[in-house]
Amino acid sequence: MLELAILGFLHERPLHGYELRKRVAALTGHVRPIADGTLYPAIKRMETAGRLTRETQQGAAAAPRHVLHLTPTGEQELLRRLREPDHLDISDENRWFTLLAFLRHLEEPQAQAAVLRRRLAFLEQPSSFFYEDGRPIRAEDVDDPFRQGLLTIARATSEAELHWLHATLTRLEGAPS
Amino acid sequence: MLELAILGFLHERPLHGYELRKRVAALTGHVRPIADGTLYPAIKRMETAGRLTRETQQGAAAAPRHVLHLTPTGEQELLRRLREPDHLDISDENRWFTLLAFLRHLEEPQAQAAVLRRRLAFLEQPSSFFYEDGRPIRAEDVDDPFRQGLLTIARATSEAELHWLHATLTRLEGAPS
DNA sequence: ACAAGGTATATCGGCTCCGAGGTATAACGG
DNA sequence: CCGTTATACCTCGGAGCCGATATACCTTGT
Repeated sequence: MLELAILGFLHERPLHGYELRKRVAALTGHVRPIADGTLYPAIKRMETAGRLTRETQQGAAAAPRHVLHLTPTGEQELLRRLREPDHLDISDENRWFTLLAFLRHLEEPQAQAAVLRRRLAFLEQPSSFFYEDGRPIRAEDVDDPFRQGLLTIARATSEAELHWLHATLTRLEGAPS
Repeated sequence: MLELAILGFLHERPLHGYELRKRVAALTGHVRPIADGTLYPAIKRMETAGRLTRETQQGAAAAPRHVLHLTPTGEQELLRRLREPDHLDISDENRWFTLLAFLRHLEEPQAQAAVLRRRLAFLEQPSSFFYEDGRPIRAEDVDDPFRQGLLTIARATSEAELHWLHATLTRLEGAPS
């Protein structure tokens, strides 16, 4: 999840760690920013794997910056992850939304649509959260008000996403070429 | 997060591991069920910590069941976690929704309302996801259609939850006693 | 003159969780 | 009679992340 974000941001332009941390934090919104103890090991990991190279820059800044560049291997890895999300990426909201944030890097509309179709298929399968014995659970029948809230909120989210997915798929697939 | 769910379910009635796994899976809906390699170590951990006791039961079942009972310490731990959620519990969607699912175990409406107030305060702080330079980001101004979708979906979720929070707080606080 | 806060990188121990594998028995359909 | 599915528990290695801690320089306000 973090690695995808790093690959995605570096695909836009080379960045140093500190800047990367700020962008990842902005991406996840109000959720707590990622810890240094998460980011720097991730950078090192990806550098070792040959997806990144670093260029040390003695600039005006307080400490020397290590500007990170995506290697061709790194770019391939980004595209692969976007193109072939696994079950985890699709089913975990955090991972999915991160993926969505960088889906534009997959340039062919058909490849984008294929990913959205997979998410759609996932969302459309009846889950034990919304259904019981094949019939949708009615909020009025849930006696615990907190679980009722849970159901209401989850339904609103799900519907918003389904609506957007259908609209976007129509646009992507409607105008091929 | 898993521990809270275990404490919550066992507060309702004693259960064995396998049954617990099914309930946790149902709680998280269509999201993949938790792995055995997560559940059983968690049980052992909580047993060692004195929050659970196990009663081995030679029943009709294929394998002997270890029925888990919540200890008084375990119950206190559950109530403490519900009453005093930390920043992580409030800001991480998964943790928050799990907490909400068991909030009814906190019996005083005022204590429930206090927790909802904290979530409300968290949701109401302007985040970099929805705002830029103090003004709300308009979906039409976002050029990437996928980020646009992200914004739309996140707004719908946020609004659904805020609406529910306000309604529920009015009910909980409006009728004290 | 000095404190506070932002810039910038890094390591360490610890925790939770996952995936893969292992062990058994019982029930049911072909 | 046998394979599959369900029940039921468990261990191991590893990934990923967090919180705390450390270092050190620069800018801005008081």
